[in-house]
Amino acid sequence: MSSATDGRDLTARATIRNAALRLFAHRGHDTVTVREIAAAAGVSPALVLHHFGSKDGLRAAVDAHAAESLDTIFAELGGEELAGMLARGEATTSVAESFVQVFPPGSPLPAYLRRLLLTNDPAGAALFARWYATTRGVLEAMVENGIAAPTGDPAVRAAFLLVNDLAVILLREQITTAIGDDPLTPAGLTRWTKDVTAVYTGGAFADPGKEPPP
Amino acid sequence: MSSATDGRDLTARATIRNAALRLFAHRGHDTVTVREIAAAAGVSPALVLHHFGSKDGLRAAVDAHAAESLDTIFAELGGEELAGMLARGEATTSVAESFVQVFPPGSPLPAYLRRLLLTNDPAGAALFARWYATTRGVLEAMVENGIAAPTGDPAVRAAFLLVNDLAVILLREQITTAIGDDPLTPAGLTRWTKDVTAVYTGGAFADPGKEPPP
DNA sequence: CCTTGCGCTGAACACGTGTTTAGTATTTTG
DNA sequence: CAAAATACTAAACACGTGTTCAGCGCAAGG
Repeated sequence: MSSATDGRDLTARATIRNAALRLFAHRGHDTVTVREIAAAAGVSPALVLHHFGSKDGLRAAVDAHAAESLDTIFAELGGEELAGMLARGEATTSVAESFVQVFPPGSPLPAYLRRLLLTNDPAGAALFARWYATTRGVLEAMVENGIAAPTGDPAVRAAFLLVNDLAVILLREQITTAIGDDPLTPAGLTRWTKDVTAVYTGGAFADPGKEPPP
Repeated sequence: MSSATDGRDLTARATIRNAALRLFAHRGHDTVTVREIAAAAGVSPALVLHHFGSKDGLRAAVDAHAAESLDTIFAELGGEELAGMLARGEATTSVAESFVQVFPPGSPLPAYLRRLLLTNDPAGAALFARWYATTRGVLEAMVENGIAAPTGDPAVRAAFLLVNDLAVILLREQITTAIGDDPLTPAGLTRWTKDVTAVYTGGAFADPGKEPPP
């Protein structure tokens, strides 16, 4: 019915859904009003309810649509081709890298992902659970291939790496003002990845039995 | 006027502020109503406005109070004693560790920090800016003392480490269901820290010129 | 004493919200 | 072509919201 990236689907229903996605992403579900969504979509407020039943129905539809789009990122990362890529050293990218490659610059999906993960609704929880399972699988494969170092606590390691990656999306704006580059643009991403890769491959601290920094 | 942990301050004004903090933290500023706050504090709705002028005034007061409490964590981490601790190898703890040590188990402050960082209001931005400056300073000192490895991009490295730490608070619930332990409890924290320290000191991946995992 | 100020309340007000209803174009269908 | 379903709208409704207002009880101070 609708592709992941939603090429040109100018039916009113899709227009409303897209407008709601953008508004929800940037301002939150509760502060956005049905009248605002209707105005942004160029339709009457009543039509919004006519198509989605209620505001909650619209929210559910937007959640489902966003989750579907976001899952395409992990679909290819967790696919069959992955093992081969790992073996060849082509390596999989991070979630942030996938975002830059897959979605256009002004896409509201990063911001919407933020909202999905923060408001602990089922949609966000399910998304995280799927991605976590994928991450664990990939890490296990990498350990078997000798690309990743084994660990005594694979659950924590997978969560740590996934969560670090998501932090780039969750704190995108703060990172941008801190380092002067948006990490979700090609320029900022390469700069970010360079230093992150250094830490992930060689570490950052001396081992004298002591801890990470503040 | 009020200590970080706010011992026993049973004036009605403080009671209202604490009730609002707890409700705001768990449900968001917009979904919580003045009448709910009043009920939770055991007062009339009108008294809330009498003390804080408006709901936005209350929100500002709660923001200021929370920021003050949260800053105590970084105050000691960035203090003068830090350099000595670093030299002695006692090392500073992470933000998550400080949370566990400083705040009681049921404290709403982690959840409120989440809200502060997500809604891009000035309060959250200022908080992040201060913490980022502290992190950069600490890292610089650690590099000078040979505890941390130097990097060509200190801005990115500091942001990376700070953001990873904050991710534990932002995604606390998802991490809890993923690994089966709340990382903001002593038990979960030690488990978390163990593997994280391993990555930060020795890395997790082979260096063949390739990237982090998904 | 009383009277001034303060903490505090119940009831009301103005307004924006999600939603409904009745009705009109427009397209689809038999 | 006629009829039924669908896309869509304007106007209104019921309700919850933040906020205001007039007044109560009570301690402080002259």
